[in-house]
Amino acid sequence: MSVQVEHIVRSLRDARRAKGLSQRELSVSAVVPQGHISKIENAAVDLRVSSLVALARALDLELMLVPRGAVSAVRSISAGAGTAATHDGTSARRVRRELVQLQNALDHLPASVSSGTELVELSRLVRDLRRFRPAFLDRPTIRRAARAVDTLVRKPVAVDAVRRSVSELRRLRDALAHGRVPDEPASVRPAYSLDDDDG
Amino acid sequence: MSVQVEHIVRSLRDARRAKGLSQRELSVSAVVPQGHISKIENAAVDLRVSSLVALARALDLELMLVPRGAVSAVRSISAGAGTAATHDGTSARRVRRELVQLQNALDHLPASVSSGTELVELSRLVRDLRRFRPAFLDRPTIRRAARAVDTLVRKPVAVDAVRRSVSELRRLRDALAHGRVPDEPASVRPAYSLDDDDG
DNA sequence: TCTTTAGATATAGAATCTTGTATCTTTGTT
DNA sequence: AACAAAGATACAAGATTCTATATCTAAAGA
Repeated sequence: MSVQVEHIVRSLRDARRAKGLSQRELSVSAVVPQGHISKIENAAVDLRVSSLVALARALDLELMLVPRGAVSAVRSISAGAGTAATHDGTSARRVRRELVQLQNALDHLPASVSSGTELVELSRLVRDLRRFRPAFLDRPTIRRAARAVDTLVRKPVAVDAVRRSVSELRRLRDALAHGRVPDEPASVRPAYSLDDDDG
Repeated sequence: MSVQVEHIVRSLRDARRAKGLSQRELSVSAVVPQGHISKIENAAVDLRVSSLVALARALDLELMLVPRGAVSAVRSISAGAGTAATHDGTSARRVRRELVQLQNALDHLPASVSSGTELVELSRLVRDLRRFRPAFLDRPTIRRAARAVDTLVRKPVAVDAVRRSVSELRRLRDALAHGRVPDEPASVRPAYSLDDDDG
């Protein structure tokens, strides 16, 4: 496999990890089987452009041809854009606000909700995440968590979504804490909402 | 075929044309059969990434994944790089000088060379081309023409190369006159020199 | 320790690309 | 009109992807 192909494939995998997506999750939003994603990430196949584009799309990336003379410039732009471009100023503020609201909700849970370990963990995660620049945070993930909690308040049995969000947030936090600042942070936008709730 | 794929393929074809390469010429430097290039350019196939990379390389392009938020920035950079980045200031000056030298050579041909129609045409093309910014001109093309003339002076039978250069220059001029300023101009660097001469 | 999750592998089959070789159609030039 | 070059098509054969479906290992969590 040519060096260039490997490079492309590597940034694909990095982008996926930066978003805290598992191969299986990506496989549903990109409509590409998990097994195949694995092979692709291990450079075991010379994938077709349509597959590459499908994966890229699902990761909010675009495949482009750039003149050799411009690649370094593009690289630096991309690096910057990775953190700031996807979230502009207002959007970053919004994310932070949502995070604060989530923490408030957690701090003022009605007595009807048994404060299970999930919620404790969740609180800690939210606290942890607030230490990162909002630009790094994935909004949909935050929102999902907020909704999960909201749903839990109304329907105390709905603990599944909360649990899911916990692990989701944990992955996000770990990715960030791991120093592994996303090559392309931005928002995850799964083609199908998972199952906790909807728009 | 997805829109993105079509876009990629289109810029591939534009890049090829901007360099005045025929599918057959590209096919030798990229090591991809002409028939296949045709199918690719017509979006008749979902080519493999390795093929795409091979073609891109031969055209001095690099395949990159860029964050959605950065694509417009990248686009403008690429556009600029397309025209100016490949030729820096000095290189542009050199190109212009070569063009002038070529014109001089044409104006002072020894009597031994019968002033065939090719040479007349060539003179006119050179004159035409000098009206464009050097940054737009493809250096190797100019050099090939200059060498062809040089060879002709020494060996009056070598008119083939001149003829080839005439059509090459004509294509370049037409491309520029057509308003079709190359998306990625830059230098052609065929893997194998064609046949007129060598370094 | 039991369970879950992520990721690597395996297999069989259908779908498609890629190549080599040629031909055909345009288009432009003489 | 004849000729040459560029690009579109054709066809058969061989190679590989891609999918569907499972299984397996390792790692993380309960």
